[in-house]
Amino acid sequence: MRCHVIDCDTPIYRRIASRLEADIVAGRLKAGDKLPSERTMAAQLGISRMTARQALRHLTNKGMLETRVGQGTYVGQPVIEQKLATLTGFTEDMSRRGRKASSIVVQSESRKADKICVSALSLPTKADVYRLVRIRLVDGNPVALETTDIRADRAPGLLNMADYTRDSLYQTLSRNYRIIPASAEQTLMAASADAATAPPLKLAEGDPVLKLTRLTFDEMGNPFEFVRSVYRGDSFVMKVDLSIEQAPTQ
Amino acid sequence: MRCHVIDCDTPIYRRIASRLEADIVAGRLKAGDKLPSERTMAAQLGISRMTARQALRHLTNKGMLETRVGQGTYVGQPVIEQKLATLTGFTEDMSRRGRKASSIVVQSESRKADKICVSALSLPTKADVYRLVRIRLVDGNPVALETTDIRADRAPGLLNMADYTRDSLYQTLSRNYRIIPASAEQTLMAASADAATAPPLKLAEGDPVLKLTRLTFDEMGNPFEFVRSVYRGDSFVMKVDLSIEQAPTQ
DNA sequence: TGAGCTTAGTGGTATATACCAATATACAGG
DNA sequence: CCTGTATATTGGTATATACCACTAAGCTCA
Repeated sequence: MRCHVIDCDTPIYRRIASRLEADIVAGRLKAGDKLPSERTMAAQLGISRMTARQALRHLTNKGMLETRVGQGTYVGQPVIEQKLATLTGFTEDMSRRGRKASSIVVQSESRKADKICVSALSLPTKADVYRLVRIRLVDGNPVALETTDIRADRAPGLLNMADYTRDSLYQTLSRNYRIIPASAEQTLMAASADAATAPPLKLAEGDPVLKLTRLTFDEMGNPFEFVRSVYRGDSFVMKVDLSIEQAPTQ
Repeated sequence: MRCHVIDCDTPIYRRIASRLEADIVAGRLKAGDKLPSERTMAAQLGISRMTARQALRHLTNKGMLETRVGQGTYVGQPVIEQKLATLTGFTEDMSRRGRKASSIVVQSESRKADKICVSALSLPTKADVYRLVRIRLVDGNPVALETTDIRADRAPGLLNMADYTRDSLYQTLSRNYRIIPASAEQTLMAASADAATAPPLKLAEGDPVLKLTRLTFDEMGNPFEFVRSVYRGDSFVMKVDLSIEQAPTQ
């Protein structure tokens, strides 16, 4: 089986998986949508059923698809955003306890990357980044101060694409720039609120806070985002689930 | 293919995977050991190579095995312990920067479970737990105060099985009681050191600390351990990797 | 000795086929 | 109208086969 035009050496099942993944990311396939059955998919694409299965399994393992025997294969919920949201704890409290999350954009500008940002994002010195500083609110109460730096060359015009008071940054990156968060490294440490961070969080200097930095990578393993957050220590808990996926393999 | 004695309906590949998993857990196969090749394994067990592959893939996806093309399949490092260790940050600093981790056992006793512990572990009131309180040290400096409660009925005689100044609790649980940590729920929050926790950590009252609670589950999904830890906020960072496994599927 | 080559073995990909259990649907009979 | 009961469809499991790229090890030849 040879393809004469493009993509001669990447496996068939990966090409199919990538195509499906792109469809899901772009919104052409939405969560809950039903996919054609393995047999029809194989027939339509002129491949073996096992190969179709393998493409589907690839995405099933990533949590992007769900299978139900006797019924079919369905599109699942986005996972990394889930994980980030869960770990960040921001949207979790909101949805679980019926609270309402919102943001105040404090700063939104293009600027030269600072030293920490340069080393984190592997940028040349004096490279441009977009900086977004937001106060995160739950039911109108500030819970975090979040500074996000994003490579400017990867997402030109990003800051004017959406209203980040309401809209999701990841959704904009995914839809408009095809940048999909695939993994992240996150560090946490306890600290005390300093003079700069205490006022927006309505804290006194010295009150306990949780400092968080996150480096987010795209599917190619390239870092595109560096986030520094300061969370109020009181009334705020982060939850992490650690598990080995016990999902059936094939 | 029918088996007339036992286990007639669980799939072949699962049986093989379970057997291998048991071998790894029991220590009959150690990290780094090389497994027989897929073709050899298939011939020995009288099954198809694809079925052998599937068993191996099942464990590969769980991170228990690693494959290297042209070489073979090898036993990997235990993963949950990895994840716990990484998230806890305790052994990570040690190994990465060549530091030396140790513990001081402050308390080691059988006692009635307290209220929080009862609800976390789903125990009847007045049930017995083993409590282990340890000060975690890195290079002789205290970094955390850790209180571990373990269901007494699951691990009778646990406290006398090993010297927890040096030995791993999970290793003892795994080897002697066949309790394997399979997943965990962990919560984090920033706080200030109180009068009880400040002295052992060589902190002043009010200094920033990171409070952590962990509920650990075995393979059956039953909680067996409840941990409450207090980490020094300074000079201590937790690192979390969030990723969708991009590993090749088959 | 050392650089280059062959060769055998390994996991990775792909096909074709077969049967199973679970589910959905349509259709029959009360 | 409901309720079984066939029947078709779906994903799950298992086999056999074939070829590929990669790796290690042994060999040859300078």
